[in-house]
Amino acid sequence: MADTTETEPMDMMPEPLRARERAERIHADIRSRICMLDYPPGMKLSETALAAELGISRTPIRRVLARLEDEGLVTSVHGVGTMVTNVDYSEMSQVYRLRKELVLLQTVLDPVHPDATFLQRFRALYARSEALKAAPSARDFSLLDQDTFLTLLDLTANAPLRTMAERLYFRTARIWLQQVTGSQIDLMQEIDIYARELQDLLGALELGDLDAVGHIRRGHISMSFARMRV
Amino acid sequence: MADTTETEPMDMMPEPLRARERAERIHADIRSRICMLDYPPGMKLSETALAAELGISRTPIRRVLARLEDEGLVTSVHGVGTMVTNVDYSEMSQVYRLRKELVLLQTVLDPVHPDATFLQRFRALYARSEALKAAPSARDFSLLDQDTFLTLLDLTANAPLRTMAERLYFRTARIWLQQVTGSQIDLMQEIDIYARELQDLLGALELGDLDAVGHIRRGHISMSFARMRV
DNA sequence: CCCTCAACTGATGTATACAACATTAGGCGA
DNA sequence: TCGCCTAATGTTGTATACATCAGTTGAGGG
Repeated sequence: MADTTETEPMDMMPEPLRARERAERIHADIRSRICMLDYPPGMKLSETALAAELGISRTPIRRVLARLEDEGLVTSVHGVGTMVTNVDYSEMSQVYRLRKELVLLQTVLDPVHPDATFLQRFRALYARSEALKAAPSARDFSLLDQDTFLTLLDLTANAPLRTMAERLYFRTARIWLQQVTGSQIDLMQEIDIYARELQDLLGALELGDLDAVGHIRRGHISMSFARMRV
Repeated sequence: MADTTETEPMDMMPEPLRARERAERIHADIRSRICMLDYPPGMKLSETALAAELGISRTPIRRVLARLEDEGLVTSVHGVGTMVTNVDYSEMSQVYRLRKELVLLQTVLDPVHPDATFLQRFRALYARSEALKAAPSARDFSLLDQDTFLTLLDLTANAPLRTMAERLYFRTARIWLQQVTGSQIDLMQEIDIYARELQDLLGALELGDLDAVGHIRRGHISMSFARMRV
């Protein structure tokens, strides 16, 4: 006994999924860069370059890119390359119509009523939206919207619904940023509207009225898409 | 000119996606075998064995298995193997609840009104259900249900909704077959009910009443899950 | 007889060389 | 000068050897 082996003593949850966790991080990282337009539509994502950047081989990269292709964020063509997909209006319109319906289901199917911790988290999000008024930033706005979405996702315990809502969100996350950088919508106005929306949601959450939360979000999603000129 | 090269003359759509098409077929094939219980829950799917069986290497097999894992049909563990997932009741319950809602959306979001060709296809499905009464077969029943689902999927043009509905369907396609092979539900009774359901749907389709189609299907899905004793 | 441990086996995960493919630049001839 | 053909280049897709990991089995010692 008393060996000097490097293994953990016992049941320490020694992360038996190192590889998988790494793949998950890479996936979320590339997805974030695409949604933040660091990788703009049409950009070629070279497997070799990504592998070199991350210090690994092409094999795990290819797995991540295949998943991103399944999610509709990139498209690979043999002999040509892997390119970030363009945002097609009619396609985005379909996704938005579906998201409007799914957001209602998120407060109907296996709803999780918000506790004090949740309300605390949401108030922090609202504070960030108010802070954005003083220091407007399209990028910070997008990050706030992403965090808000992920937070509100905890209101449902329906696993497949969570998965699908998340996929659809990241499918459309780019277009708002694309619009505001093209000056087709006004950043300050969007921030003001967003802060008010979070205030609305906070009121409904404090009342524990999840049905109201769903319908308020539905309206926000609908108007957000309507404000875009595509 | 008049070269004897093997290339097609021009714009003949020379299938530039041979590899992709093959992967698609393999994916649908393995998925079918899992849903038909040819690969029962818990069975180990060896990458090496599958590769040898198909006469290719592990690489494209791994891509297919990764997608199947993302769809929740298999699960891979490093050093152990790739196993067909079990059907968990609470999980299936969540999927069924979501499917009940999505089936309504399928006739509301971007509905496609059935034409004569569609009605013809659906009448053929109904004929198959009547034929099953004379020659009951759980496997043929499952195949009919699968074809019916895919046919009715054409009633919506919303691409992301189609994708998600399909994923959820194949997620739950196994449990009926599992129940009927375990004699926990009566095959003849199920066939009778199914034939009547198709008749109901045919009536609504002939009237062009898509709203009725959605609600009829919702009821059928709900009752189908209720009849199961899990 | 039982417990321990170490080697063995077979599985998935990774790295790398090669094949298939599409694009592009440049040379060659009409 | 124009057009076509060819070679070169860079990409994704595939095959394969190797690394890593988990379960198993069996020998050895108490």
